[in-house]
Amino acid sequence: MKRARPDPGERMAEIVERVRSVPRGKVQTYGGIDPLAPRLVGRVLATTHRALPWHRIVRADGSIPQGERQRELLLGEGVPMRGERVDLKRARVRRNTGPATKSLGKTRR
DNA sequence: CGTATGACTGTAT
DNA sequence: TATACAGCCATAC
Repeated sequence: MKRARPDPGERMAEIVERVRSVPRGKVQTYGGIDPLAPRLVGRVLATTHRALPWHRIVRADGSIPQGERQRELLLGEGVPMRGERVDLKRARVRRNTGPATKSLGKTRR
C-alpha cells in the first residue's frame, strides 16, 4: 500500500514524472496524470513548465486549456485534432490499445 | 487559521 | 453538445 501521500511534495514529484513520460505526438489529461488532484497537476505545470512538455496536457474533454498557443504546438507534433479540440480517442496515451478492451472494470494502472 | 482561487472532473439539466 | 453545480489538493492572503 503506497496509496497514502502524507507528503505533498512526493505527489507533486510524481506528477512531474508522469508528465515527462508522455511521448511526443501524444497527449494526456489532467485526470490521467492524477485523478485525485487534477487541479494540482495544473499548478505543478504552471510552476515547472520550463522543463516539462506542458502542451501535451489537455482537459478531459479534449479542450485545450492554453488555447491557440498550445494548439499550435500539438499540431506541430502531429497530434490528431478535431476542430479546436484534441481527439483523445486517438491522441490520448493509453496503456491498453485494442478493440477487445471491454470488461476492464478496475484494470487500472 | 479561514476564505478564495486555479492550466480540473464527473454528474445532472 | 452546452451550461450549471459541487467536490478535491495545495497555495496565496
